[in-house]
Amino acid sequence: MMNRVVLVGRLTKDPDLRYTPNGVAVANFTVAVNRPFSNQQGDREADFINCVVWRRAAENLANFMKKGSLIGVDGRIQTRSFDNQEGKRVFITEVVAETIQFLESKGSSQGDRGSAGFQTNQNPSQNNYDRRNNEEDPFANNGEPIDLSDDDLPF
Amino acid sequence: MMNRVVLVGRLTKDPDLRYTPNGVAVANFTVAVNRPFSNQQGDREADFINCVVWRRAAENLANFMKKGSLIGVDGRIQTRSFDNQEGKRVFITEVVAETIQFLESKGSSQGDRGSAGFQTNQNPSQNNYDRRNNEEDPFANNGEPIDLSDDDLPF
Amino acid sequence: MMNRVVLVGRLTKDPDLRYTPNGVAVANFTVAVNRPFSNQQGDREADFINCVVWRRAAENLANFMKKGSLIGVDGRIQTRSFDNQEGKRVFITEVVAETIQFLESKGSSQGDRGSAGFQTNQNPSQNNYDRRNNEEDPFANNGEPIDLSDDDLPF
Amino acid sequence: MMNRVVLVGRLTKDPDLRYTPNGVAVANFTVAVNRPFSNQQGDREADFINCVVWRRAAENLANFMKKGSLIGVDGRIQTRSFDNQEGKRVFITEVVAETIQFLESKGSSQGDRGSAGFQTNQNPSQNNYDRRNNEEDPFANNGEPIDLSDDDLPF
DNA sequence: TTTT
DNA sequence: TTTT
Repeated sequence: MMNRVVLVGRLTKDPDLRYTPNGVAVANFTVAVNRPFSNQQGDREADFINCVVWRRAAENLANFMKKGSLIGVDGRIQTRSFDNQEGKRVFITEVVAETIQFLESKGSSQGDRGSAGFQTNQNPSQNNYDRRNNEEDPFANNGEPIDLSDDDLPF
Repeated sequence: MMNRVVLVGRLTKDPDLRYTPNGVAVANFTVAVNRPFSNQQGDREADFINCVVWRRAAENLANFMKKGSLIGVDGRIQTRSFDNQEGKRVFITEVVAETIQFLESKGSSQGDRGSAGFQTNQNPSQNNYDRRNNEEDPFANNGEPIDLSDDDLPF
Repeated sequence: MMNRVVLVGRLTKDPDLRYTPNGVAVANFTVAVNRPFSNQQGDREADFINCVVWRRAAENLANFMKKGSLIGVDGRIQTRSFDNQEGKRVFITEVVAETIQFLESKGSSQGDRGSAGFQTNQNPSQNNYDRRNNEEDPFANNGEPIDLSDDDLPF
Repeated sequence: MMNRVVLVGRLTKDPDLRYTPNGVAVANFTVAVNRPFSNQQGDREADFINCVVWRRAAENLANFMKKGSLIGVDGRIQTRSFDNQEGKRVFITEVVAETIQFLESKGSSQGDRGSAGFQTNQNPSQNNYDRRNNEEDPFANNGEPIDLSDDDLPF
């Protein structure tokens, strides 16, 4: 069994950061990925892909990226369902981001500092992706890729 | 902009092959991908990922694979929407398969022939993935990967 | 920065399992991936991709898979260099497997039990991919995907 | 059999554009991808991944990107060997780019125009990725993703 | 609505 | 409900 997704696209709106009752950060966001081909009418379309990310990566995303920001997402597809208010079962397909790369902050003050490449990971502190202390400002490092750490996953 | 998906999992049911009014084959199918980790209750769950494939690859899938078959999918995420019978807008997220790999036919007579690896592509005849004649029986070749050809894409 | 590789192919030989001076298991192996197209002479060729995997996943690979086994690899490309015996710098490009999926054991007794899908991870016990006890026999579970746990990464 | 690579990183030097005796364009380039974790000495390292791209995508890359440019690569791993001048067999592992995304041109005049997202494909004119006329200037379109077309693949 |  |  394998399940791998890689996206590069723009946030359609500011990330929506929330906290679970246990205090775990989770951010929902949508990535617009323009299609590389045109449709029959000659128009370029886009796919609007719903994503979710947990913990510190969620907080980093909300803190540093916003509507229009260019990001890379490495993760997996998740499906789930719930019963909506009308009692109807709703099925959701979304991408769970394991790693998010900040490629361009687009229009923020960070952008002026030439940000291209700030990476944040769901739980690097205890995996193979990070041994350093957390770094809170992705642009303190000249805009190049950095891993932020997190503790654990909320499931 | 980048949009890439790779899945390996099992068909939850036989592929659903249809034809557009223009006679273009399209198959819908769902891939169950078991998650590599357990949930809090200690159960392994799965993601049920809806996919679509066009043309000859659609026909190949329907002809050779069935419920329970193990396949690999290389493609991209597509989102679309339509208004349902109640006039409500419904949003769909699915994987458009560009290449499908037949990894195990599971319980069919083909399976007995040791199938592991038969690859089919949406439109290989005019791309870089195939210069050979079409090959209709994936198991005539000892179960190892074969590319089937197709003409063009239906969009 | 992003770096993601997904492969499905066969082991060209039995995995080569070794231990570092610190006792960390590491396995080197090569995956043959048949190309989906033919060359100008009409022959199908393959790519022979060198891979490395660490710790328990290395031991699992060596214990359960062998020459000819079909596996899936999810990882990243790594480059490194060293000075060979003639004092010449040699550059290596290889895939570091983060997750290995056992898709078919090919001719072993396991294979008879219909193995299709046993997944092993470099260090799942402390990441998001496993909360269960280790499971040593991938075929005790009917041949379907299992995560094995490991402690930490050796770098 | 599956073989998929996705990279985001920077060109280590200007792309090396050449032509085969048959006049087919081919560009070699190396992508530096910073690792998301530090080594035991606390240093961030990078992987330097050799890539090749054919035809118009090769020309586009050479025309618009240069040392330091941030690009995305979607392709596959290829291995090949040849006998060097000392008669020794040399093995090469490289990435064949199928699609290249221009993410940032870094220091060129294009960069000033805020380029983030110009995509070029090996042979889109006859595949599913492009039905439009070729577009030679990726920045005529405001820096957003465009597909350029090519004729056919050189193998 | 789900596979093994 | 969508980005540039």
